[in-house]
Amino acid sequence: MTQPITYELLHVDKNSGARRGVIHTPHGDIQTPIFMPVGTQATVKAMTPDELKDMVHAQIILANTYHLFLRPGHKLVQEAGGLHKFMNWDRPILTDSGGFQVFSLGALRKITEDGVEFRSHIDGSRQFISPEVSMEIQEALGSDIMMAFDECCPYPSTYEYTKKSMERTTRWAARCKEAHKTENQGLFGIIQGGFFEDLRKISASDLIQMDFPGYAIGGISVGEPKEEFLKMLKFTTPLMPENKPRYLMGVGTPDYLIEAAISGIDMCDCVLPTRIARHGTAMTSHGKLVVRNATYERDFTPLDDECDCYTCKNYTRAYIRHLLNTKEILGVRLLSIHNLRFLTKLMESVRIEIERDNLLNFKNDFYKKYGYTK
RNA sequence: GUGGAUUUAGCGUAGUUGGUUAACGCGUCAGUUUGUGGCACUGAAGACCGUGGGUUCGAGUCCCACAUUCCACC
Repeated sequence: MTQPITYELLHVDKNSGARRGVIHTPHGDIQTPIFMPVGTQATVKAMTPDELKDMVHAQIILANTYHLFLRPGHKLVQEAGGLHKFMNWDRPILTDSGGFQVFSLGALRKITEDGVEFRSHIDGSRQFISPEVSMEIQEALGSDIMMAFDECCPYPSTYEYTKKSMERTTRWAARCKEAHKTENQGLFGIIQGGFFEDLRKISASDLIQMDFPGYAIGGISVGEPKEEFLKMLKFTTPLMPENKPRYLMGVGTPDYLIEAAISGIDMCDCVLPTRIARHGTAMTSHGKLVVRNATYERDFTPLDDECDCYTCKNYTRAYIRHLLNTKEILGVRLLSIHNLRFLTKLMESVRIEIERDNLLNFKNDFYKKYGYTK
């Protein structure tokens, strides 16, 4: 069968090694490297699809298997005509497998070889997701890119636990591939192995043998120090096939995104921009800005003087602070627009700089302005 | 005018038979947030307890006077 998801390499930055490419999907092309906004429950919180397209310039968004499985249920979404139609989004969608919830639900779940038993965080009911169930859900949702059902280990974890978990994740990946039947969806494998290089190597090579149309790095950016993150990132990315998309899961601070691109990553996603927006913080080219702080009470300038987004073109810090303090919905919306646009614009710059073989210089300038020390 | 009640942080309140640094919510101020379980979490500042006097080793707490606001009656 022809692959629904393919990767086309356009240019490699001669100095950094970063990749500029295109991912072809059933719902259109994705220019890479890319940042993908997260829409867990079939909505990027507070954003309409039109806003995501026109203001944020989002090319692809994420949705989550576990959440949509619980509510409203994948069958209902299927009945609605699939996720794209249900949520009125006609560009690519990537669904996470529920694997991250194996990690984040902590005490509310039990892992066995067969799969994971969850306690629903909504009503406490017993739920079960296995590789097969995850594939069934994601097929019903109809995403363009499906993720294999994996376990994301906490940081830190012992070598023994990480090894067992990684080997199980590999077996689960084989089961996902076996269970996956649709021809208009691409299934990505997820490399695990925690913070152990030999385990990462085994995970990568075992998964590559299974010939997925794309690969992700899971299990990093889970609370470890930045040096550990960079070390694992720079070790793992070169193990991934050059002719397929490379996805780093869960990364969303500007420095991590730039580092990811430099190491050869094509896709990243993160809840950070939308979450901190709801909590009153903006990302700007001069660093993080907590808009609700009193300093901005009478600050009638935009969030970021270098930003071209709808929020920055039309509203001031003082006004947004006022909206946040009065808990007006618009405050969160304006901040979400800005933060998402900040990251998609950052990645636009990254793509341009790769074409100019200039990403390393860009990084240095960006870091200096943002206030990063290294 | 008479009787009753009220007064504790910016606001709303708790504070037992008198016993260390007077508590809580909201607000204020600040920090956290990385394939979204909970949409928030963590911390800080802020009070001569209406005023004055008294009892007591010790008073937000008991007594007296005055003031305040509210309610009822005239």
